[in-house]
Amino acid sequence: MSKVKNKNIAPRQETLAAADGLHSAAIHLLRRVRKQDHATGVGPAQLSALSVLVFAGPKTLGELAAAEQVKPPTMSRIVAGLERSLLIEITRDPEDARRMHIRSSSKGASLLQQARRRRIESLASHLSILAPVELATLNRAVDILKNVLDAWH
Amino acid sequence: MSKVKNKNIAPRQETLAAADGLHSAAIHLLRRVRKQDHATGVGPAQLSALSVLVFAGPKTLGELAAAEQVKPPTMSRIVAGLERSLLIEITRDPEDARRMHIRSSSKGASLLQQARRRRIESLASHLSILAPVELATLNRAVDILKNVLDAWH
DNA sequence: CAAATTAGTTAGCATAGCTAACTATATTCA
DNA sequence: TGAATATAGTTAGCTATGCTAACTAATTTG
Repeated sequence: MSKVKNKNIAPRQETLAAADGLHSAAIHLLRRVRKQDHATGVGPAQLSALSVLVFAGPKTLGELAAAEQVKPPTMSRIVAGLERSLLIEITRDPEDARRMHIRSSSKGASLLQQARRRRIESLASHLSILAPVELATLNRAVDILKNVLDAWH
Repeated sequence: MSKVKNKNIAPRQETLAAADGLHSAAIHLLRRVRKQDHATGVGPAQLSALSVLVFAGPKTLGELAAAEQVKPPTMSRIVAGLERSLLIEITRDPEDARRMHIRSSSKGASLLQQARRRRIESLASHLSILAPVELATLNRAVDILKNVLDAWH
């Protein structure tokens, strides 16, 4: 056990209230933008795994499974689906024949970029009702959240 | 067609950037708190439907399906699972024998409250590294997002 | 080189999503 | 009123996504 931070102390009421609001906003926000993904014809797990490959580069199956917080057999089937749709390319590691190197194909990259563009533009179109000062507040909040997420052990 | 809002105009660059940051923060935040749900032994769709029943009160199957943005056959099985676990109670509508009234059981309500508490406390414990002024910014951002979500057609 | 470890797959189960087709009840209207 | 239509849910059957247990194949270790 470490004596790090605040993992085990009861948070104050204000912090709980902020957590509550944040949690609820995140849920509803994602639920709405997620609808855009239907246009891809690709399931959520495959889309998410593909996004790791596109943004973080090639990975072995085990690394992908860890990144997606999923067990290897699950990732094995997700990868099989992506390969069937030609969205990824797989090569064997010449050093270690057990390992596979998985990377996005160009088809996969462009599909993912489109999916991402649809999500972001959908959200952005709804943010455009905001005053500049409100947008600035959101941006500050995002920076704060990035720090929180980075410190999340 | 309406000439409402900004649904179809290309958002400005700043708005797109804010949307991007928000989207990413929401994804990572929920991915982390979601891990707490494992302790419930109940699947995510069942947990989410139960939360509607607990926070918005009794619903018919069709209303629940609409609230969860899912088709009736899907909700039919989710409800069957919840009933099998005694987390909900179902009665027939005396006015219209086709309709069912679904409400959380007390077991369901307490399970949900515990799940929710775990999520919120997990998030709050990580927010507690923040200075009061940062927490205030987050709270303002949450209010702004609530307005955005309310205006989301 | 035999034993142990590691990477990934296969089999089999549960949940969660869908559409199509069904049952049962209510409503409409000729 | 009674036949046609509409509505609420269910059933069947498909796919995708999650798991564990048990397997194969390759590498590392003793």
